[in-house]
Amino acid sequence: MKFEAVTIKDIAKALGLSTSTVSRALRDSYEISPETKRLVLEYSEKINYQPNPIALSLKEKRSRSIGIIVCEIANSFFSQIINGIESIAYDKGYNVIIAQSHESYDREVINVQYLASRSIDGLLVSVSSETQDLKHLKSLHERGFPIVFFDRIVDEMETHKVIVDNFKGAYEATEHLIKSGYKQIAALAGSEYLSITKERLKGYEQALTDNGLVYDEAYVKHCLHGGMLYNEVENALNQLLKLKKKPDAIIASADKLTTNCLRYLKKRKLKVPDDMGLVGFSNLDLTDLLSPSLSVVRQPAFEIGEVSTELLIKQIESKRGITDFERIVLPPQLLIRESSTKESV
Amino acid sequence: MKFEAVTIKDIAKALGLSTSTVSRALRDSYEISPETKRLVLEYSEKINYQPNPIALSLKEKRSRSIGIIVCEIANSFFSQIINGIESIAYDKGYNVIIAQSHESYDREVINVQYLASRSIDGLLVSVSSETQDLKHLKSLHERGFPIVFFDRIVDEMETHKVIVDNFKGAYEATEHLIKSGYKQIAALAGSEYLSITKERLKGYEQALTDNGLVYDEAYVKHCLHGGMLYNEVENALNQLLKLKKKPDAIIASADKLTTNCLRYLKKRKLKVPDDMGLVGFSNLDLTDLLSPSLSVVRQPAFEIGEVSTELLIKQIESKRGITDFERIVLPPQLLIRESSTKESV
DNA sequence: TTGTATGCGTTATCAG
DNA sequence: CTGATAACGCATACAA
Repeated sequence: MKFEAVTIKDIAKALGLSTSTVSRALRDSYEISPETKRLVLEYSEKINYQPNPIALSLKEKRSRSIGIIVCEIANSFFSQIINGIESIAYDKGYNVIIAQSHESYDREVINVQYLASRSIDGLLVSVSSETQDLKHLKSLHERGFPIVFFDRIVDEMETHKVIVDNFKGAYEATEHLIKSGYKQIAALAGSEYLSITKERLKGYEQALTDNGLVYDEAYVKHCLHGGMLYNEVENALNQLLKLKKKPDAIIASADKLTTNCLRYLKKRKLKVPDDMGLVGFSNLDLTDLLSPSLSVVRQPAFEIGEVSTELLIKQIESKRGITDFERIVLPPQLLIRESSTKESV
Repeated sequence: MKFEAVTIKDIAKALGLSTSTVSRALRDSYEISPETKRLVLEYSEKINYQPNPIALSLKEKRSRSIGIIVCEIANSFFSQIINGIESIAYDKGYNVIIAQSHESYDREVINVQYLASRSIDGLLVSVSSETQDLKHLKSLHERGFPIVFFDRIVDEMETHKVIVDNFKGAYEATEHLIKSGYKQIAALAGSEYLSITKERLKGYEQALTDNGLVYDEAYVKHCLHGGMLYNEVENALNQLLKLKKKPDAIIASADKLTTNCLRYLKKRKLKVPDDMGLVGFSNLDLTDLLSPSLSVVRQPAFEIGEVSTELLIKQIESKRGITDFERIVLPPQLLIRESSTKESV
C-alpha cells in the first residue's frame, strides 16, 4: 500500500481532456474557457490534486529551496537568525534546509557539497571556526551559484555579506569595563581564523588605547571552537589567572565563551563583578538569570537572518548576474546591568 | 551568467558515447567494459559531474528527504533531538527539512501541507501545544504517508511513536521534593491538550497519593504555550501564591516552564530552595549555572531523535506497509543537586 | 479554445 | 558490450 499521488494525467483522463488543457486550466491561463476551468478546478479540488514540486523543479531548473550552513542550531544567536531567515523565505515561497558544521571544517565541506548536490537555489553561510581553505565555496561561487555570507564572513570572496558591527560591540563593551573602573582587561576570543574574532579584538584594542591602557597580547586568549568545549575556555582562563598581573575583568566575545566563562568563574568561586568584571557577547535570553551583574552585547540576530535572506533571494531571482555586492553592517546593542560597575560593590 | 550544471548528456557527447552507456558506467554496471568505465569516470571527475538529485527524485518517486515539525528549534530539548535526527538521517543518505510551529496550530497545518507538497518521503512530528484537530496529519497518514510521532504524540493515530517515560520523570521529581521535606507541592504544567502534560500530571498525582499527600487541582496550573510566554507563567504562579495555603515547592514540567519559573521566583526575590522548592524538566546545559539548587529531569533527547528517525526510515524503505507500529518509551533521568533538599538550608 | 509534441536529467527496457 | 527509446510530472511552443 504505497502512497500514490494524483497527477495532471489522472485529471485529464477522468475529464476527457488533454494534459496541457488541464495544466493551463490549473494555472488559470487566458486561453481556457471558463467552463473548462470550472470543471478542472472542481475536479482537482475534489480529488485533492497537489502539483508535484519535483517535476516542476526539474523543468524550471530551480528547487525553490535555500540552504543554510551554521555551526550549531542549539545556539541562541543562530537559532534566532534561522527564525529570521525562515520568516522571509517562507514568505517568498522558499523552503529552507539547515545543515550544521558543529565547528568542523570537514563537516562544513561535506554539507556544502551535500546541499549543492540537492539542487538548492542558493546558500546562506556562516563558516565554521576551523575554516581557512575556501575552495568548497569558491568553486560554487565561480560557477555563478548564489551565496550570501552572514556574521562569519569571508574577505576573499565577492558576495553579499551581512554582519554586525563587531568592532563597535567590542569597543563599547571594553569601554564599559574601563568606565566601571577595571584596569587590566583580558579578552577571551574565538577562533583566530574568523572575521568576527579579528574585528572584535580590534575594537577591544582600540578601546584600551583610546583610554590610555596598554594592549598586551598575553591578555588575549583564543578558543578555536568558539567556547563550545568547556576545556578550551578552562585552559584559556587558567592561563590568564596565572599571569603575574592578573586580569580584573574579561570580555568574552561569543555566546558560548560567555556562558562557559561564567561556569569557570563559578567553579573557581569567583564572583562577578566583585572578583572579576565581565561583559559577554550573548544572545541567550537567560543572561539576566545567569548572572545578576552581567552586561551583554546583543546582536540583531533575527534581522541578520531577514536581511541575508532578502539579499539571497534577490540574487537568485535576478536574471542577469549581480554586479555589485552589498555589505550590510548592523549595529549591536550593549545591554548594561547597573550592578556591573565596580563601584557598586 | 547563470549556473549551468554538467549532465550525463554532456559527458556522452564529449566522449562520443550514448547517455545510457555513461549512466551505466557511472553506476559501475557489469555490462560496461573496464576501458569505457575508466574513460567515463575520469572525465566526469575532471569536469566535476554531479548527478541531479531532482531528476532522480522524479524518476524514483522519492526525494530522500524527511520533514521535521517541532514547536521551536531554539529550545535545547528540540535542538538536541534534531541533532539526533540528523546524525541518523545523513548517515542513511537522507536530507532533513525543519519546520517550526512556534506552538501555533495554524502554522503547524501550513507547515505540514508545505512539507507534504515538497515531496518529502516521511514526517517526524511533535505536535504544537494548541493542536487538537488532527485532520492535517490524518489525511496524509490515511494515504499511506510515513509519519512518526516523537515526544508530543497523538493517541488517535496508529503510527510509530517515540516518547519519554513522562509518568516516571514526574513521579520521581515529585517524590524527590517530598523526600526533601516539602508538603505542599504545586505543578506548573504545559498545555492540557498534550500527551506529555497529561502523563506528567499523572506521575505527579501518583507520587503525591503514594506518599500520603492529597492531590488538589487548585495546585495545578496549565500554560497553553508551554511556558514560552513569560506572562503565562507569571499568571499561573501568581495564582498559586494567592492560595490560602501557599505551595512550598513547585514541579515545572517543561523546559521553558522551568526557566520562566526561575525568572519569576527571582523577580519576586524568592530563593530556591529556601523559599520555594523546585524541580524542573529541562534539557538546558546551563541549569547548574541558573540555580545552584535546581534538580532537573533530563530527557534523552538525542536518542529520541535517533530512534524516531530509524523507525521512520525503516517505514519509508519497507515496500509493504508496516503492520504493527512500535511505541518506544525511553527513560528520563533525574539529576539531583544535593543542595536542593530542604534540610540543607 | 483545445490538443500534440518536446524537453528538463536520469534510469530501465529492449535491441543490437 | 553499447545504443536507442520510453518514462517519471509538468509546462509550453506549436498545431489545429
